[in-house]
Amino acid sequence: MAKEQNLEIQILQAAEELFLNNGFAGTSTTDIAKRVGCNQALVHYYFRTKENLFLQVFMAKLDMILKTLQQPLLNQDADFFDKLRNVIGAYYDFLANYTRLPFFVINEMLGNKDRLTLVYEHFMNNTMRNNVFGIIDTVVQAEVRKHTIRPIDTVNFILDVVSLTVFNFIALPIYCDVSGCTDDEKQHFLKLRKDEIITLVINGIKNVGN
Amino acid sequence: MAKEQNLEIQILQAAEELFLNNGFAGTSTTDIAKRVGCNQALVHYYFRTKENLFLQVFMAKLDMILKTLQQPLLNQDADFFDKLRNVIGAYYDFLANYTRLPFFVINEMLGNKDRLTLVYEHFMNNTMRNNVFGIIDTVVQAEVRKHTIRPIDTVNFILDVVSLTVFNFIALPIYCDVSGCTDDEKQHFLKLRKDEIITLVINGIKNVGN
DNA sequence: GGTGAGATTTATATCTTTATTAATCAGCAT
DNA sequence: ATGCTGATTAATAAAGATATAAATCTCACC
Repeated sequence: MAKEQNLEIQILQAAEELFLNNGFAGTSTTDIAKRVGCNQALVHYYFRTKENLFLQVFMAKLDMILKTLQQPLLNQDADFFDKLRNVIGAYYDFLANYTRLPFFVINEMLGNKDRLTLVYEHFMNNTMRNNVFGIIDTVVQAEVRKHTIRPIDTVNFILDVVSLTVFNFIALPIYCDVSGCTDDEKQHFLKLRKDEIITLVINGIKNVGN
Repeated sequence: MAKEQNLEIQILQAAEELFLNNGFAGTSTTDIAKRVGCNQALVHYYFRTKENLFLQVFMAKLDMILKTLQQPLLNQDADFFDKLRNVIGAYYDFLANYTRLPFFVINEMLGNKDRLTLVYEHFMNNTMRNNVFGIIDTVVQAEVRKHTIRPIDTVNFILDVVSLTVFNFIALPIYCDVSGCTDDEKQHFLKLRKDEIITLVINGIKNVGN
């Protein structure tokens, strides 16, 4: 009604917020319209189906994740441990701004083969084109050969980092909801974890016999 | 119909399977009945509401998790690192038999304050009664004082272990679905990760200056 | 064999959701 | 003013979901 702002965009934003918080099944186009303050039919007018709308939100978020992962990795010639610190830090800071994102992505991929396939192809196009895995592998195994870090499979290495980083943001909202913690406490928690994760990974892969 | 087995139990089992795979919102009482092969009204006859049925499944699973976490922790007087190895191993093996459980629990707690509160109280009754956190705290900080491990906050320590262990089983089904891996490969993956996680944690908290 | 209790099904009311269609509205071009 | 176009709403069809009530079935027990 009031031309406050393009309703198509408002719908997209409302959808993003609701989908992120309540998932696909837990969000109805009626909810979305209600939040925007427009008619429910308008949601379908712009996006035709709920799945369309969802995919638009979903893929956009996925892109953000991938871009953030790659960026600090590609253009760096710092020492290995510094690079590691930077990558973990960058990824961590990104997720801190999108607390519910990791969970959302995982949630909506599980139990939906079609979406999973979509994501997988997207991911492969992205990482393969830039050869992200190859880069990590090269760097990591070089360090292994230099004996600065213990022998470790690159897949394991990546999973270690991702597990620690991502899981944090799955646990965080639960912790916050339960303890009703303030924004300050939340920030404190995040900072605490960030440093610990970096320390744990670096100590955990360093070659003790070095 | 055929008195193959108590239908109430069959319904509970079917509900468990469907809820675990598709979540609360993604499962209908009709689905559950269909899987059992009985009438949809029977589901309500036994459990009255879908939420009731869900909570029964949910709390039972939660109990399993808590019990498994506490058991190897309480009665052990091995050396700290061995104990750690055992606890991680036990938890890990348990989760390997309930691959979708961690995700399910997290999924259904987020965005549902009531359930979250329920779980929180349950958890507190359980851990507080047995003072699980206190035990871990005592043990960990004793090691810190002995300088066998670096100074580390107990909360951080627990989160490290839980992150690495749990996230693995969130990633596993995705990995399997995508790569269509065989059961053997799945087992291989699990074994690979188990050893790595234990190594990473132990190296990661060991006092290097020791 | 009849009866009563619990198990199971049929039928249905009510609600919600997605999606479509037709109607209305607003503004711009002529 | 008229009419056109895109934006928006009203109305509603169709499908699916939860839940309940009543009917039927089963079978142990007398």
